[in-house]
This record gives sequence, C-alpha cells and structure tokens, in this order.
Amino acid sequence: MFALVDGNNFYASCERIFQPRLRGVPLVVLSNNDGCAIARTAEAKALGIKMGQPAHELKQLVKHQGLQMRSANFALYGDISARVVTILRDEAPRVEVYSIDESFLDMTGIRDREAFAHRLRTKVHRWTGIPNCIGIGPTKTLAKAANKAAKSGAGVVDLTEPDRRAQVLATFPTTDLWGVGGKWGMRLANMGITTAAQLRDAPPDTILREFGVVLARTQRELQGHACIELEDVAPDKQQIMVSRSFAERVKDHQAVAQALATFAVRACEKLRKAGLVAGGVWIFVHSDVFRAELPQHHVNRSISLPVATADSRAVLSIVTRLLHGALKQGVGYKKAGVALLDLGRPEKRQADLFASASAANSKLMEALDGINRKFGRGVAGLGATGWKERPEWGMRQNMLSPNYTTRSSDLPLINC
DNA sequence: TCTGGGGTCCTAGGACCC
DNA sequence: TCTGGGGTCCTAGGACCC
Repeated sequence: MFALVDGNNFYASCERIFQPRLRGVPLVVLSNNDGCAIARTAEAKALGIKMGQPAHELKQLVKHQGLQMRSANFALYGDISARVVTILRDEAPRVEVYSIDESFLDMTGIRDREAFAHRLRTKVHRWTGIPNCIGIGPTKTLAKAANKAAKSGAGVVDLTEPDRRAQVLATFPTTDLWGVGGKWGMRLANMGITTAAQLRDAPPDTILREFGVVLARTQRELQGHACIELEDVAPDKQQIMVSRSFAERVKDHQAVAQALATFAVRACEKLRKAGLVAGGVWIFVHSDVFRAELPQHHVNRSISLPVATADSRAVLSIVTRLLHGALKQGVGYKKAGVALLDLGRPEKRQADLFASASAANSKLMEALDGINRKFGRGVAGLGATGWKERPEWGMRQNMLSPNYTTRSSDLPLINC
C-alpha cells in the first residue's frame, strides 16, 4: 500500500511562504534565464497560462491581470523540500523521495489511512507552508492517480476500495496517468482508449505488443497488481549532467571554454558528494536552435577514461581536450553542457597499474570541497573557469527572490 | 529582445563470440 | 514448408518522468 505526497504548484508555493503578498494572486516561476513558465499557481492556470509558455508571451498578463513572475530559485526550493521530507520521515516507516516535490510513503500497517493522510497533510502545510495533496492506492500508479484526483479539492483520496477506484478510473484521462505521455496518449486514443479504465481493461497482449513492457506494467498496476516497488534507498546515479543556456549568444571561444570548465567543476563536486567516480565524459555546445536563420553548429563529443576519476583537474583537462578545435568562428553559441558518464563506486573500479598513487589528489579535492562548503560555493576553485563575477555566458535571473532559508545576509530581519 | 535542466528505462540493430 | 543456434556488449534513439 502506497501514498504519494505532492506539494501543490511547488515552486510557486515556496515563493509564497516568505512573500505573503504573492498569496491569492496569479504567480508563475520561470525557468533558468527567465525563459518560460515552469510552475503556476491556480490563479495563473486560470489565466490560461500553459506549462512551458515563453515568458515574453506573458507580458500583457503582467500589465493587465496583475500576474507576478519570479526567477527560479532552486536553492530555496531544495531547502524547503528537505524540510518536507524530514516531516514525512518522522511519520512514515519508509519514504522514497521521488522528486523535489513528491514522495512515496509505505502505508503498510497504517490502519486508518485516510485519517493518517489528513493529519499528515495538515502537518506539512502548517510546519512548512507548503499546501499539498495525498493520494493512496495499492500500487504506485494508483497512488499517483489518487493524488491527481485529490488535487481537485478533496486533498486526500484513497483508491484502495474497488468501487471508489472504478468510479475514479472511469473518467480519468490516460494522459494524466503516470507513465503515459503525449505520444502514447495519442496512439492509445487512436485505438479508442482514452480513460484509465479502458486501458486497465484492454487486451494485455495488445498493449504489450504495441507499447512494450513499460505500458504493460502500467496496465498491471491499474489492475491493482503492484509491479513497482518502493525505493527508499536511492540507487547510485548513472550519470551527472550540468548544462545551461546562455543569456546571450556567445561567439568568444574562450568564454565558451570557461562555461564548460565551470560546468565540469560543478559536475565533479556533485560526483564527489555522491561518493562516485566517472568513467567517461561528454560535452556538447549548441548554437541558437530557435534562430534557424543564424549559422548553426552542434558540438557533441565524448570519451571513455582509462582510469575512473572524481578529480576536477583530470576532468577539466579532458574537457579542454574534447573542446579543442571544436568551435567555429562566427557562430553564436547558446547552450552548453558537461556530463559525467559510466559512474561507479571507486572501490569497485579497476586500479591503474601504471598510475602514480592518487591518494594525494583526493585529499586536495576534499580540501577544496571543504573550503567551498564552509565559505560558499566558488570561494576556491580552478582558474580555467574564468572566475568572473558576471561572465558573458551567465544566466539571466532578473526576478530572483532572496535565499530566505540558506543565506543569512538575504534575511531583511538580520540586517539591523 | 524572446523557448529549462535535469534524469531513467527500453528497444532495435550491429558487431562480435563460440 | 522450415534459413544453425545460441549468447554478450555497445550504441542510438525514443519514450517517459519531474
């Protein structure tokens, strides 16, 4: 038995915690570079704003409908998310953190599930300020569906009872199901399957043949057979990626190199924090794909490492080598990224017969990470990143809220 | 002027093995 | 009627998730 706890319009709700004047008004949170809407309050949805809608299309709504916009502040959202999870772990024996705003709970052994859920929902809201909904079901897919159903007002929906379940699934659109996206939704509709109940009752061999094991599993889950287990211990990541769009088109090759170096260093920090080493590196650099009339160029290069590493210097030198000679003159580059691939635990890696002892390296990286943890990210680092306060490839974040919970200098009350 | 940043899993096909 | 019969590994691409 599973429950899914989901923060409503999570990013927007985080912004509202510390800015009460945002409550009751339409609000969207924008993607990096203030590009498009990635979270919308109910009031913003009521204005017809779509997920992913470009920010420049919303100007009239700002002017005439009082729409508020904020730049994404992931430091704030991550911290609020951790607070929510702390509460959930206090209340439930096993918790799987599924995303920044969603967690699955193991409900085994909890007797009055609905009463439990209502109490938990209130507690999360009171303690963190995040409004949320809880869906309960015998499978994860059904708990997700229950959560979706709960959003329309009830706050808590339990789909354990077969009658209640049948009633909800009868009108539940397939495209709202976990695991059914736009493409499959269209193909299902062409087969006359538009509701969760119809998918549940479709011939299983047809679903398996036409869509594969993934949708077949979803179908089984809709029938009440749990196929997807709770993952309360997160498996190690397989890859770590750091990429950004640039605020401007960048023609200066050194600036692109510094951007990639910055992403590489950041990726290595994440890698070491996870206690992993990388066996491969991938870089990409793209020109502005939205401006087809401009010269286009895509760089896409990767390499396997002879010896897996978590050392920023080693990865930086690889990235520099991969980028060498890759960029073209006169092309305005708009987006770039670095990915670390083939990740694994260092103790399971093949040692390098010919390498000199590398213990000193990890000590240096430990020191580097320690300094940055204590004094703030970017206090100590590597020269290849360029070290600029406002690099030409930097992000646009013109509507950024303060880091209320992670930076004391951002707290107006303390500045006295 | 203007369009995010992360991830996972599955499948098909080719190269190669005995 | 009836192609030999297994296998592994790798990659690219496509679907999905938030």
